[in-house]
Amino acid sequence: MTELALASDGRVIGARAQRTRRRLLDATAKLLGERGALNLRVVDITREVGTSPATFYQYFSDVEEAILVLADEATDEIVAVEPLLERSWTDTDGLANVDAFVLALMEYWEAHSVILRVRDLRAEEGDKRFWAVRTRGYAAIVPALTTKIEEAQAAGRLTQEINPYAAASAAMAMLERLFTYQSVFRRRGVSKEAMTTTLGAMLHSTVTGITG
Amino acid sequence: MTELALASDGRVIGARAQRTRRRLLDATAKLLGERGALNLRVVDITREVGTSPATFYQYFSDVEEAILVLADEATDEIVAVEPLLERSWTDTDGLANVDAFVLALMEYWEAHSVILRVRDLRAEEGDKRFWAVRTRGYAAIVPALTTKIEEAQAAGRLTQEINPYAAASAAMAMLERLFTYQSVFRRRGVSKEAMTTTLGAMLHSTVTGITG
DNA sequence: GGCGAGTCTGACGGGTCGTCAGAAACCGGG
DNA sequence: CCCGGTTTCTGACGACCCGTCAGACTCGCC
Repeated sequence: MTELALASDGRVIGARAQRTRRRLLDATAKLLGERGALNLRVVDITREVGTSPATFYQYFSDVEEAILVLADEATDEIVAVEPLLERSWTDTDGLANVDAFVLALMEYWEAHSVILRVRDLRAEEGDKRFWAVRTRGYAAIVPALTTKIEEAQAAGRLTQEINPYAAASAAMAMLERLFTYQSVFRRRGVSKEAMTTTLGAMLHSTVTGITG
Repeated sequence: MTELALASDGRVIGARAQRTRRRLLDATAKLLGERGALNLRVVDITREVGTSPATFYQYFSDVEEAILVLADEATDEIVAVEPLLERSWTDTDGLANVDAFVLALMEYWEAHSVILRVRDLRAEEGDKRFWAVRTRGYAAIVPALTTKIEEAQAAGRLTQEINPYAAASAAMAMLERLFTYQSVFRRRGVSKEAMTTTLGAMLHSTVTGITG
């Protein structure tokens, strides 16, 4: 999905330019973590890289576009989590499989939280580009969860009142959101394992309708 | 919690100044919705109000501080949702009571989404002031949910594997997050009622351990 | 070494930031 | 109703950032 990068004017760029662009992106990600999205200026980024603002504008129309590229890259990596959804959640290994999925997603989120936060803010503020990127990320997860919920309904384990797609999105949203709270939980004595187990148990019963 | 407003230099301000400050806050909220948090400048706000930037700086040190005040005000209003948590979720009206709670929270979120989004972003980025504001908002909801979960565990309806506080936070996070997706759900044919019912059913079984 | 395509940047007009000092609006007392 | 003091507002300013050129620089290739 991340295509060969072009300059702002659309021309194909060579190896040196690719490196410069990459350094600008890395600096953007770094400063995003340090200063936050609201206090990030082009000069900060170029100073970090040791180049001039004019160079930045050769590759991105503004800071937001650089963040969009980073969001797109981060979204690419969610495919690593996808295979974990192919395992059964209803057989004897069901709970363990859910836990593995939760853990993988948690680690994915940890690695990219700085960028995913901004991606989601801009998506919710109505920016179509960020919205599309996020949708692509969810498309790797939500359909598989939706199927699992539909199966549970067909088997009579889950109430028909639940809309499978809404419930799958809800579960995904819950996970995503919770990952951002880890520091709070840790402070309140909830370990990472306890967290995985709790989320896994909730997700398992929500999706499969199996209790106990 | 929202105290008598002061000017930036700490002096107590009169009625006229209060009005000016309020108009600045309202304009900030309006433009936050129109342009988003990343593209909001002091001049925009003062132009909207028909005043000068110097006036803005008399009441707020920067745009972020104005947003913080708005976030604090929005948080105040969550107390309206609190009473709905005092009703029982386990008796015959249980599901209806959950639905009422979900609906109230949904409407609260709708009314303040623009500001709450930024509040949460800044909180997650590590800004202590925004973090404190959000914590105060959650303190109106999470403890009551935690208690309900503990009761369900004591009654043997919920697995002990779940950490009540983590699960309560998870439920809250799920709701909060889902509200932002309403436009998507609507587009995919999920009505507001279906959404309330789905979330209510999920919340009900997660918190009380009652299935069916 | 010279050439050309590709890449970078100095410099600039235009705009915003944040801060004064002083102008304007307000208000209570006479 | 006018005056004087207090509160509130703002014009103006230096500093800085934005976004854009034209031209300078770099590098690989002949």
